[in-house]
Amino acid sequence: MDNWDEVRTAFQVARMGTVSGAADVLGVHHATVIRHIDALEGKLGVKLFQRHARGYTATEAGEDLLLVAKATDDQFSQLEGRIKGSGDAVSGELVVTSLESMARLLAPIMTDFQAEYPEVIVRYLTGARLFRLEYGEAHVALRAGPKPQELDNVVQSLGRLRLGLFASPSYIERHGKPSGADDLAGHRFVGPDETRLRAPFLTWMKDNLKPEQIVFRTMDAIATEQAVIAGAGIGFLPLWVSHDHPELQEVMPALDEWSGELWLVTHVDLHRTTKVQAFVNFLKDRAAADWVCS
Amino acid sequence: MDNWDEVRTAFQVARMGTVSGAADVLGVHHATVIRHIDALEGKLGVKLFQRHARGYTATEAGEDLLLVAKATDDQFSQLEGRIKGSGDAVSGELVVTSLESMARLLAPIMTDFQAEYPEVIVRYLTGARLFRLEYGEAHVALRAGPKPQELDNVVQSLGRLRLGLFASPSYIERHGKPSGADDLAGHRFVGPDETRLRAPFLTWMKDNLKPEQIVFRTMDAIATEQAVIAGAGIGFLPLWVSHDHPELQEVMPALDEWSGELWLVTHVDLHRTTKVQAFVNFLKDRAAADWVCS
DNA sequence: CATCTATTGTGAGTATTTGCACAGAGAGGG
DNA sequence: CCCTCTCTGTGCAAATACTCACAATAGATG
Repeated sequence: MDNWDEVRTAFQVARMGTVSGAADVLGVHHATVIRHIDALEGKLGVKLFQRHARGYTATEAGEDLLLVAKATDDQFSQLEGRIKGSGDAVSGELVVTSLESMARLLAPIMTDFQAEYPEVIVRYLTGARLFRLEYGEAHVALRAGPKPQELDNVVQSLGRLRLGLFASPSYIERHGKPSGADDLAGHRFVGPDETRLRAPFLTWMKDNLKPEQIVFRTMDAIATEQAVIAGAGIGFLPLWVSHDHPELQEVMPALDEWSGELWLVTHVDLHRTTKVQAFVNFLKDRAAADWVCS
Repeated sequence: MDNWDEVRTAFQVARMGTVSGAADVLGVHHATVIRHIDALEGKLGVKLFQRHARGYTATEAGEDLLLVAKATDDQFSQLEGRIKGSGDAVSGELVVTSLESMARLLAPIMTDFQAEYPEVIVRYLTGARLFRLEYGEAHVALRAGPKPQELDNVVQSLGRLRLGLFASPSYIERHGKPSGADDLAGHRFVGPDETRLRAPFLTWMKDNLKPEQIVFRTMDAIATEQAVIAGAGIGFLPLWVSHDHPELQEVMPALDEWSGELWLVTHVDLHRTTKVQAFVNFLKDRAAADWVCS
């Protein structure tokens, strides 16, 4: 039973009762149908049909095959309907991944997206390791830094993530507010724990600050934010935190060199699907409205 | 979804996770697998797999297909087992047809056959019209007269059905017993109702008897037998009736020209099956033992 | 009873599919 | 860090399967 097409042919012959009728339905020549039946019977070692001039009638084995193949035909038809429909429907899972630091940006957007497309179940993957689109781990990824070069990925720019240097009123009260880029010596900073990262603002930190100035070190974006709010030091935060925490003060005008490009990445095999396109467009609209300007 | 082989290929790819692995299982080249997947995705308009250097991972649509195709694979395997097994098993229905007059011969044989193969359900078709093997109405037919010439039928001789002229004691008591072939005038006979039949003993009756001598006419073999037993007249009965009714007397030695050839007919498509062969052999053994000699 | 139509069955030519060889790309190991 | 191994992807040649044409048979029909 290693050739499902022959089963399908036999099914149509059993259903129609004639080779010619089956050939019409299948859209092939009747000689092809005869050869399929002969091959299948040869492999099974059992006659499936009795031949006579008025057509083929199924034997017991043929009747058995008819029942099984009819069920298969139904199931394949339903499958085809589901698959073709699902291609245009925005439903099922939508898996998004990004660096942990993006959670504050993405969570509200994904919430709104789910509200607009109630059929969708949104999963947001974030963690230590990079989830890979190539393995189907996620449909959409948000990446920062240099433009991703993976071959099978569709990469589009989402704009720049603008950062500013913020300090809390409690910090300014104790240490004062720097007057400008030249007045940072002696100030305390909140920064990342690792120096291997290549984000643009980190380069600036290494160039303009002494290592001992970074008194609070963490990899966690939320922890950074909380540390700045608590007054542990001056820290880089996205410009839009002033929406949630208007008490924070920008200690100096944001420099362009601090901002990093944001990339919206999808796998080429999924990029064309309606579901992914719906999310991508939704995300781009919101990004343009919320991030880039403010 | 008009190519079940492509579905089967996609199923193996989803199961194995790699094109190469699926190609090994299917016994085809991996390029063929790739082309099948591409064709199927093209027809469905949806990506079933995400391609990467380490293999293929199924999308949601691919997962759906995997489930359906796995069920199909299971069902086909079971079907194959049933069909291949049923080819060698003596089970299911065995349909036998013959002229009504054979019922007395065949019924005990079929009963014994069923006892030896309890898995078999024996159906015995008999009636006015001829049941045709070509249409699958019966597996085995018993025919009398000239050798059947149907193209698709396997015909083998089962020997001659020997008939004798019998009379009951009550008839002999009233009308006497003919002394021989020359002493039949004035005797009463039990015979067939129709004259169109071509059985050899009918020809003899037409040649040697006046029509008015046939006083009891019936097409039914049982009725003929009962009429002879009741003394309605002299009648042609198979020689073996003396087993069941030893009181009947043969009024004259049986002539060879009375006997007709018996043919055992099977359809060529079913002749090779174990079930049919089992019955054919069983029938030939019993025929040799019961009919030909006695 | 002759004819007509619908069906199966088979041989030959053609077209599509398949197999092979090689290239490219990651992943893992020493 | 390089090397190797596996897996995917593609152009080209061969094999297989398909289509076409014709023959034959058996009902159907007038």
